[in-house]
Amino acid sequence: MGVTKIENFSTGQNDLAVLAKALGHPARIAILEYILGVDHCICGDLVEELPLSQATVSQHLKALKEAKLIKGNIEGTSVCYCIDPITWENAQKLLNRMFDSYDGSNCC
Amino acid sequence: MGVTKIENFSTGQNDLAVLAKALGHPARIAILEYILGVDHCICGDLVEELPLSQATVSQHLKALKEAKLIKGNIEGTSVCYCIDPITWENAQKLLNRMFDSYDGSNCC
DNA sequence: ACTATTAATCGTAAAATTGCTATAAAACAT
DNA sequence: ATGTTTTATAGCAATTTTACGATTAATAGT
Repeated sequence: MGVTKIENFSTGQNDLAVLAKALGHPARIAILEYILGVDHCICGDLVEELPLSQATVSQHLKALKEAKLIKGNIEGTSVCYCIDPITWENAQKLLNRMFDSYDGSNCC
Repeated sequence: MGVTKIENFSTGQNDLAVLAKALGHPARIAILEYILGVDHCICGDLVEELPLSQATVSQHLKALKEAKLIKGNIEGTSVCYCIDPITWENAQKLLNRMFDSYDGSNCC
């Protein structure tokens, strides 16, 4: 199939999965790390920085935008990208809620 | 292509991406949440719990095992699955390192 | 030995992802 | 108006993912 049965899982589970999936590619991690370092940048900066074509970078930016981890402001001919504070904080909260719920127990 | 050019990214970026990718499916989030709730369980418990076939659950367990987020101990005919404490802690650390590096700056 | 239970794997199909080149769209500069 | 810059999108091919039924492998019980 290749199709995820999202309707069979809870909103919380799907929300977390969507966020994690957006983080699940080294290029997108690299994009986020770059933005975190410079606060905001345009697509062209990332094309210079990354070993990927302009189209591919744009595609990864779209994926991060769809997960709302970043947002983009149009600035003349270019687009200024930055972290989306709301989702960023929420993602960290959701992830930590899951990670913190581990009580250290081990296998049988 | 469909093939990720992992060789062009840093080990840290790839490590984070691998972990996030493993978390990037609601079924795998559901599996982890279930294990977190009951401490440890066998594959059959998950097959009952989840709206997926045994083969598919086994496949998701394999993905989580490959990312080392969980580990499995053979217990007679069944396999006892639980969280892998080492990777679990490391994943949280890596993720928080990234999330915490955000200084609240906004777009241009 | 035979039978059940449990989980992993094989084989398959549909769909999604990754990456590229080429092209379009939109705003700016001249 | 024309050309330039910048980003998005369309179109394509290779690969990976998701999901399932069927089968295999391994252990336990009788």
